[in-house]
Amino acid sequence: MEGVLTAKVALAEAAYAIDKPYDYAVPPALCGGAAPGVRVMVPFGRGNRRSEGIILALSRNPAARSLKSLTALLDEAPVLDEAGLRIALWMRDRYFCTLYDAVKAMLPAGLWFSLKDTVKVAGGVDREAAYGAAARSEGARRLLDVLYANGGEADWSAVSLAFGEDDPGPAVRLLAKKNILLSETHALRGVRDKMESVVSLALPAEEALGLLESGKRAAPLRRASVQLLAQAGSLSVKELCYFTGASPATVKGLEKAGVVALSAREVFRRPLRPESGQPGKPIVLSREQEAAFEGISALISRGEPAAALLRGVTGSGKTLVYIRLLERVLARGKTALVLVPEIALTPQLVSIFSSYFPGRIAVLHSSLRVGERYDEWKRIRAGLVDIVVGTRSAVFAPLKNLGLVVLDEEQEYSYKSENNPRYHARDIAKYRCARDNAVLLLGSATPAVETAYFAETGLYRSFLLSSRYNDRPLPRVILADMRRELKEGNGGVISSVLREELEENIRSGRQSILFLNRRGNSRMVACGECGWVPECPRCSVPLTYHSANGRLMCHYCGHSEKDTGRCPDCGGLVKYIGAGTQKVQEELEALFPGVEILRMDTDTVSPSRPHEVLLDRFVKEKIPVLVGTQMVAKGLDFENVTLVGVINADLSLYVDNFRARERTFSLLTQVVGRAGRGDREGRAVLQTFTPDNDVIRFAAAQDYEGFYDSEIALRRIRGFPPFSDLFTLTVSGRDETETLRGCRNLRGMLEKTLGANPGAPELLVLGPAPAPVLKVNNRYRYRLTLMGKNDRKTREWIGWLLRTFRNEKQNRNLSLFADSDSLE
DNA sequence: AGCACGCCGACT
DNA sequence: GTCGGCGTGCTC
Repeated sequence: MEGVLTAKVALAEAAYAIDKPYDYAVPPALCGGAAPGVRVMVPFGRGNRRSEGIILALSRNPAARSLKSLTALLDEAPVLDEAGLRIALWMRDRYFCTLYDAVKAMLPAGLWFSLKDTVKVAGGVDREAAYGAAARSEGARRLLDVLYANGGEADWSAVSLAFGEDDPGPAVRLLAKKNILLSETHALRGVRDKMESVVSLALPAEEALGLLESGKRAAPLRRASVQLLAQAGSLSVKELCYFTGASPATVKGLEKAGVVALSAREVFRRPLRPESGQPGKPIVLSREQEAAFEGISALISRGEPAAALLRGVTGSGKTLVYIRLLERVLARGKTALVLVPEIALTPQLVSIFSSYFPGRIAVLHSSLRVGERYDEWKRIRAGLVDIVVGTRSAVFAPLKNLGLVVLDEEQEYSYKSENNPRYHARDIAKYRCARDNAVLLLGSATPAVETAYFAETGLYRSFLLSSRYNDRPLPRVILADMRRELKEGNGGVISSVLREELEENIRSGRQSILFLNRRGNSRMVACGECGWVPECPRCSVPLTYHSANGRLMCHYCGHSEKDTGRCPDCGGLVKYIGAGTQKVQEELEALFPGVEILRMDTDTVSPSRPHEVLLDRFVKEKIPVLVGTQMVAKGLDFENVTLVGVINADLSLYVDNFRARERTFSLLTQVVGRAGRGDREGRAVLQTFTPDNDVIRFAAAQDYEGFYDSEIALRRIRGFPPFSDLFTLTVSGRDETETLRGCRNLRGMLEKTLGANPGAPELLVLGPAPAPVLKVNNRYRYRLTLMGKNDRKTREWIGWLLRTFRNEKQNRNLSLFADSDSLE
C-alpha cells in the first residue's frame, strides 16, 4: 500500500478543551514497533514542546498535509488492547476528562513515565559567547549563572527552584533560539521489569566435566555447579549458588571458560500467593445460598450482560456464594474480577479465595509496592491468572474473557475516585460487563439506595440471604439516650447502660469493641487559652496533627509545618483534640482501673505498626476492650466479641449531604453486625442524642427494608438519585469575587442555552454555592449542582460548556471542571 | 493549558 | 534597535 503511515495519538499535554486525536507521521525507523496502545513521545504546539501520548489507531494515508513525526516509542508492546482503549474513550465521555487522563488511571503506577527536562549549554559555546547572546536579558543571564554553577547542565526542576517565583521559560527559549542552549526531555519509568540471570550449560555435560578435569586445580564448586546444571537443565544464578554454595564469581568464571551460558529472564517480584497448605473445604450451601447461586449461575450461563444484587445480612455467607460462582465461571473457561472496598481490611477474604483457587489469583491492593503491583498487572495481562481480587483501580485489570465481576460491599464510597478522572468502579464494572457479556454481582448487607431501587424495579435481578450463619439470632440492640444521661448528671462519653454491659463482659472474660463515629479522620489542634486554630495558608481548612512526624498538615494541598506546641497569638499551650478515642480510652481506664484498653486510630496505627498487628494482639491476648474509629467496623470476625458500642451513633447523620442517612445506616448496621459472631448472643449499645430518629431506629432493628422504604420516599419527593442524576460544575480561581462572579456567569450561560434550545437537556440548576472546602491550594471554588438525567445529551452539553466557558474573556483566570455523582 | 506571534511603550 | 508586557489564536 502506498502512502505515509499515520498514527492517531491522544496527548497528555492536550487540555480537555482541545483533547482529540492528533495525526502524526510514523517515521520508517519506528514503523516496526508502532501499534495502537503503544505510548509515544511527540512534539506538540507551536513551540514543539514534548508530550507523552498513546497511539489510538494507525492508517496509511496519501501524504495530504505535512505532519509532524513521532519522536520515539515508549513501549515495546501495547500497554492497552483495543478493549482497554475503548474503556478509556468511554471514560472521557462519561467523566469529562481527557483520554490520556483515563489511560493513566487505567495503568499501574509502575508504568507511568515521569518526564525529566534538562537544559545544558550547547557544545562549542564559550562563556563569553553565551553571556553575549544573553545580552541585556536579565533572565537569560541568570539562567546562565545557574547553569555554569552546575557545570553547564541542570535539571528543569533545579532551574525552577533557582528562579523562585519567576518563570525560567522565556529565558530558556531565548537562548535555545540562539543555539546557546539545548533542552532535552527524557521519559523515565518508575519501575523496570525485574530480570534475573539464568545459567545453563553451553556444552554437553560430559564435555563440560571433561574440560574441568583437564584443569590444574580440583575446582569442587565448578564441578558441583556443572553437575547440578546437567541434572536441572537451567537454573537462576541465585538458585545455583544457593544449592551448590558457589558464588556468582564461580559462575562468571565458568562462563568465561565457555562452559556455561548466561541469559536474562523476566521474573515477578511477588511469587504466586504461597499455597495455604490446606485446600478449601467442600462448600455446602444453605437453601437460600443455593437459590442465589443457582439464579446467578443461570445468568452467567446465558452469556449475556446482566446485573444482580446479592443482599445478605452480616454473617450470611455471601463469600461462599462468591466462591461457588467463581468455580462455575472458571469451569466455563472465563475469568473473574472480585472488587473489595479496602483489601487490608479483608485479609480473610483473600486467603479464603487463595485456598480455593491456589495459584490462579492475582491480588491488587494499596499496600503492595509499586513494583509488585506492576508485576501483578503483567501476570494478569499475560493470562497467567483467572481471578483478580483488588480494590477500586483493579476494575481496570486487563483480564480477557471476563465472565463475572463481583463488587463486594457495593455501597462503599471508596469505589469512587476522589481525583481526576472521578470514576466509580461500579460504573466501569457495569461497562465492562456489558461489553464482555459478563455478569455484574453487587453484594451488600446494606445496598446503596439506588442499587436497591434498580433491584426493586427489575433492572437488576435480586437475591436475598436473610438468615445468619447457623441461624444465630441478631444481637440485642440497646439505645442509650444521651440526653437523659446528661440530665441525670453523667457528662461523660460512656452511658450508664454501656458501662454496665462492659462491666459484665470484663467480668466474664468476653471482649468488647467501642466504635467512634466521627466527621474527620485526624487530630485537630487548638490553643487551650484563646481558642486559636492553625489554618492552612493555602486552603480554608484547619491543619491536623500527625504524630508520625510531629507536624501540622493539610489534607488538601499537602502543606506541612512544624508544630511548636505553642499558640503564636497568645503563647498558650496548644491542645490536641483527637478523634476522641483517646478521651474514651482515658474515661474507660478511670472507670475500670487495671483493665487494658486497646486503642486503634490514626495515631496508634502506622506503616510500621499496621492495624493487623494491633488486631492480632487484640485477638491473641484477649484484651478486654478495643476502642477505635471507622477502621474497627469493617469486615472482621471476632469469635470472642459479644459487645459492641457506638459512642456517638448520630454524629454522621447531621452532615450537609443527601447521602448522610444512607451512610449512617450502613455504618451502624455493620457495627451492630460485629457483635456476637461466636456462640453467644451479642449485644450492641448505640449511644445517641436522638433516639427517636428513624435512621437510628431502623439501624437498631437491623431493618433494611424499613430504612429503604422511608429513604426512597424522601428521595422521590426531593428528586434525588435514583430519581435524577447529579452533576457538579465547579469554578475555581485565585480571586474569590472573580470566582463567584464566574460561577454566576456560568449559571447565566446555562439558563440561556437551556431555555432557548428545545433540544437541550432538562436540568434543574442549583447554586452558586461555595464548595464544602472553599479554598484549596490558594484557589477558591464555587459550584453549581445540576439535577437531571445522565444521558448522552446531557453529557455532550456539559462537555460543550467546559470547552466554551474559558473562551469568554472574563473567565480567563478561572477554570471549570465537572463531576458526576460527587460525594462531597 | 501553554506558547508564539504581533503590536505597543520604555529603555539604551 | 531590542526587551518585556499584554492580547489573540492555534495546537496534527
